[in-house]
Amino acid sequence: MARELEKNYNPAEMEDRLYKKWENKGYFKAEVNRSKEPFTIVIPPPNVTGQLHMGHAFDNTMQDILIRFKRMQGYEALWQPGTDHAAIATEVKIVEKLAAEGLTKQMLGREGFMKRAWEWKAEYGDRIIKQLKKLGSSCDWDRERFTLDEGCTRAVNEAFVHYYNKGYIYHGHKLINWCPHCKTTISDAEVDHEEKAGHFWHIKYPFADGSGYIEIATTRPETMLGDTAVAVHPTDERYQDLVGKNVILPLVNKEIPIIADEYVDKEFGTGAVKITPAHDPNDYEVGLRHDLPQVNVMNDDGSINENGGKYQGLDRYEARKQMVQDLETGGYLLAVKPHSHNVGTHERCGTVIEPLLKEQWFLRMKELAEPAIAALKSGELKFVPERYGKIYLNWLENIRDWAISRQLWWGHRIPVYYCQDCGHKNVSQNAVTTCEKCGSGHLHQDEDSLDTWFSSALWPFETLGWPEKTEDFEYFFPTDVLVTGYDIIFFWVVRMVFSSLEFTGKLPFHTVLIHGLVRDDQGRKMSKSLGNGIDPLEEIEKYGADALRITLLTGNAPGNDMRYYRERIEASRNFANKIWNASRFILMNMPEEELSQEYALAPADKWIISKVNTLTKEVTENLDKYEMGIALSKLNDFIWEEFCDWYIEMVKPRLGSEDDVDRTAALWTLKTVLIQAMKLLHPFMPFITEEIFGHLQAQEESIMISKWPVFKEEWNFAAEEAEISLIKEAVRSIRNLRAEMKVSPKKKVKIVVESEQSNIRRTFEKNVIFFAALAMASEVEITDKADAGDDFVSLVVPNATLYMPFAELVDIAQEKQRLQKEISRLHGEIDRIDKKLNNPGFMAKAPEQVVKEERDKRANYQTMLKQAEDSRARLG
RNA sequence: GGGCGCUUAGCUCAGCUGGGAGAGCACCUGCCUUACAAGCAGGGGGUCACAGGUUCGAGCCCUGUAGCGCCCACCA
Repeated sequence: MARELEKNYNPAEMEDRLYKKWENKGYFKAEVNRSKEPFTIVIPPPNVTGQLHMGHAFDNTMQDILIRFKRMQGYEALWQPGTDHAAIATEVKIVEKLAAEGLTKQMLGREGFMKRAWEWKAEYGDRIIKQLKKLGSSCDWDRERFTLDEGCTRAVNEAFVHYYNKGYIYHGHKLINWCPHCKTTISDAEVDHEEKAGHFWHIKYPFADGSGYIEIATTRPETMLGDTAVAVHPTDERYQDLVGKNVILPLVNKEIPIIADEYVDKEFGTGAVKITPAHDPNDYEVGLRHDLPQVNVMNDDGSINENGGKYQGLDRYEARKQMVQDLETGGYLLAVKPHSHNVGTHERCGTVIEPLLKEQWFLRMKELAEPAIAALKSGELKFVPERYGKIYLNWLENIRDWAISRQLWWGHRIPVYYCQDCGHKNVSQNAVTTCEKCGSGHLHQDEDSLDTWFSSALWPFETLGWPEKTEDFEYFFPTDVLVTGYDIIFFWVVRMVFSSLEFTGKLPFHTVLIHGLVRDDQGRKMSKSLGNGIDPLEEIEKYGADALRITLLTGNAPGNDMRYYRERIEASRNFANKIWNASRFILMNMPEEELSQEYALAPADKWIISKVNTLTKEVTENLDKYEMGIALSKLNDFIWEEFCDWYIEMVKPRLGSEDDVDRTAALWTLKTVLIQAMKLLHPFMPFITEEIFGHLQAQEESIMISKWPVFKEEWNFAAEEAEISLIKEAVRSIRNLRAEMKVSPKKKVKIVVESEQSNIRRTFEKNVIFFAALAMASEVEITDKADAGDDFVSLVVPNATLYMPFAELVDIAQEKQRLQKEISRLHGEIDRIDKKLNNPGFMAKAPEQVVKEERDKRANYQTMLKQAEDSRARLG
């Protein structure tokens, strides 16, 4: 049965082979199974034309861990995969590609463009899926969806019509965020605010009656072409008399009024503000209050339009330059002061956003936000870590209507059909050919498409069949956990929640597990422009997916950012290598035939069994609480330290033993503990654990569908744990002493164990084989009264003294000194504890358990002190 | 202007509901002990940012301060 493992740990070959096996066997598949509890995660759909980056690797590793854990626990675990059409991101790429061929969108027309876009999708669409597979992701790939597929389109139309009929979706002429580069509207969430150094231009606006002027200050002089008023604060004494007067707008030579509005800050600038309702959100509001005209001075590409007079055709920044110059020549420019201010940029392309007045579709948010807020407040929806719930709440409580239409083609076209005869808006899931109002056949569908997040918002339920009431939907929905980064709470999490509550009446998931960003070794965000991104696929190639996965989970508190650098993944790879070699060693010793069930476990066997039992309980609890990093570090400590460095070393002398029973017990324990540890580790490191599992046993065909271990009462060996911990301490003390005395590792020495207590002597007797080996003893004598001469060193462990003859190596005076040091150390410990125990406050208020622990410690130190003093006395 | 996070060993970071500080890497010493030098054994190194407070007891709880970082927000 025991096939040998290859000498070297070689993840690349192994991982591809195993992944193929899992796929072929259909282990990733999930189906409606009423005899099982479902556990569902939907993948945050990556951009269909994107490439796997560290953020994906992190996010998907966490999901895979949860899915594999639950699958092994017996849940019908569905990890629903798919990709996002990522409207603007993809369209920008396609436009770029066309540009390289000398083509534009317009040249191809909508239909031609879409054809090219779908070709592009077909070419790159499965790249990221392949990359997710490299990572080990156990998604049910047969269920792969795409936000622009037929079902999702159906869902999107359904949602649109529903909102429209409810009056939540409206068509409005409002000020929106416009990207002059992408030439589309974007939502508030897509605008990044950057602090930028700029200027404050102080400009003279002369009164129409020639009696003087008012000084205004602006950061955007070019917008003055669209000024329709100057505003001052109603209580500002400086300007009170001026309200109602008119000023002449310089360069434009237009009369505009001075108005009073609370919005103006008297302290800021000159206290007088030019009002441009068509190009500033605040001014827009002021304009509405005062019924001011809205003069749009800009084209869609950010150049000045026909309302800009002589500046028409100039780009906005070119116009600014020109105008400032003209203002100066005209004597209107009073001052230019440096001023840094917040500038909105498009998160996709970095272009400075231009607020513009446009006819757009909006989704009214107030009513939708309310139940989403309530869900968090009631505790029905949970964020892990909890603090991210605040971000969610803050966004929802200050939410504004969502601009959902985009001037893009790659996306869901808005299902509104305008009647060319009566103007009626026909809104329907299906193409409309006859106007429902006038019966006309002249209809034209809205040219715009929907924000990509409109479809993503439906993702958890549209992928399961909604709006159909499918069996999948009934069974797998609501999903359980959503795993995503904190940077995407507004865009996605919030919108999924309110959409789901609106359409299904249920939360889409009960828990949102939030993680941080993966940064570079200097803590910088990985980005294309910096060129500091690390390609996860290269890392997988070099170190293995298992190593990459655990690197992303090690030593990182939930929700915090982490740094990624080579030394970290090397440490992970080393852990994999350690597991590999330990397993190889165990397999080398495994007999061909089945192990007999007749075994009498040694204390060391019971100790490690008891340890792995506790580990099982803890890892399960940690995973239940989404504490993957903690679970992993416990697994690491157990496997590397307890199992490899201690247990395997303890057991080595027994593997060559003539005693069949004893050898078999050791082999059985090695195998049993290793299998159990591999199962617990499997969600984290799916490949290596599968490979080893396959070699260790033949009954089950895969670890990933094996049963998750549970804590067993009968595997609880408290006495053996105490016993072995004493021996370990003795071994450590001896090694320590030998190192201190610079005794060569090759030099074996006789050790005398002296204890007055028979149970302590028995403990050493039972474990003498490995004790001798680990302590590098040539011989071990166990006695109640040692008959040692002058030529020895001694050391104390609780309730026992260990002697080693080292006459030829050790200076007696030095040894006396060492013992003296030990004695004063023990005195110090006892004093410290006495201080506590003599503190009436401590005795009165500390819990009984804590007091007892302190007492026990004191007793231990006390006996060790006595032993040390005895040893010291013997040296004279 | 609000909100949040961070400050712990040379570096990067853990530290659960308060009971005398840990890991990885780096460093020092000794080992190729037939699973593993991607390893083994041993070791050095910390006033847990600062100042108060609560408590028998504070890295952990409270208040304040400083530095760094992030998010949100319309100050022209």
